[in-house]
Amino acid sequence: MPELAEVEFFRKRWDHAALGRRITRVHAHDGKKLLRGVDLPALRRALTGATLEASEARAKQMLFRFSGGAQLGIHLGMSGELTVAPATQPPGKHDHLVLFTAEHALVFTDPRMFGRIHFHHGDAPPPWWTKIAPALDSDEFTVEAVAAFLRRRARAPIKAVLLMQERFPGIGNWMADEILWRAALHPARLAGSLRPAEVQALWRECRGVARRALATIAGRGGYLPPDLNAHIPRTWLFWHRWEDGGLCPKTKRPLRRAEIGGRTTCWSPARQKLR
DNA sequence: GTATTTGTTGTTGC
DNA sequence: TGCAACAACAAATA
Repeated sequence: MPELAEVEFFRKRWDHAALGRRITRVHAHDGKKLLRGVDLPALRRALTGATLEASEARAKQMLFRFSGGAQLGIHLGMSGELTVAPATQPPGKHDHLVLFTAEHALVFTDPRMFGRIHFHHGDAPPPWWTKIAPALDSDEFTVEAVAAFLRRRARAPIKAVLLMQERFPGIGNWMADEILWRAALHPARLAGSLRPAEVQALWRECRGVARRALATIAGRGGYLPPDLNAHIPRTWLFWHRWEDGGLCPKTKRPLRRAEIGGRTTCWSPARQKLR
């Protein structure tokens, strides 16, 4: 499920429950998959008794920093979520990592196990964190950088290119469809075929969708929406892309679905032309 | 039983 | 070489 804004939502959920709180116990049931490459005994030693001091989300990843220099990285994969439960609640079948405070259980749950946990002990931020591409709302995410990337990926459909994290960090399947729909670009257009004005529109909508998604899904300041989708407007493609017989919120004409770039894609043929 | 899934990575082949 | 396409990973749901 989680893309840019959902990841920020989950980060805030743990943060609100546990910032400044001490970890009393760590539960991890190692499937070797999510924790591959992690020194589990070292993770337990470092986190038990440590205090959550800060957290940050970048693209689809989160970093939680603890006193003593422990740094916990989480990628939610396709089906991962972070939840907060009473400390008395026993871990469920798919709860791969649970951090307990005095009141709460901070749960990383992931049925499909495409997620990933990273652990690093030390002052410097680890490579798996620093190598994440510049954020969509940063000064480094320029229209020139996007244009150059599209030239390099000229023969791939633009839908597939938007999913490449090395240039579009945090964009996933629904955000990509939302961006292309707003920019009025057909998802099967080859990246190299976009005219400068179309590249400009794409770049602008990348920033616009990222900004609006963060504000509506992850809330502002101390406010966290009750559910991920609680405040997403009905005017977004988001709500209609899975509906059979769904209509484009802008043109009121039927939407279409097909596999493009290896992923199910929804677009509005009346608005997004192949040409 | 079949097909689907908001992600990433390794392999294959052009 | 660089890049594009695709299978694989695993489990729930329709």
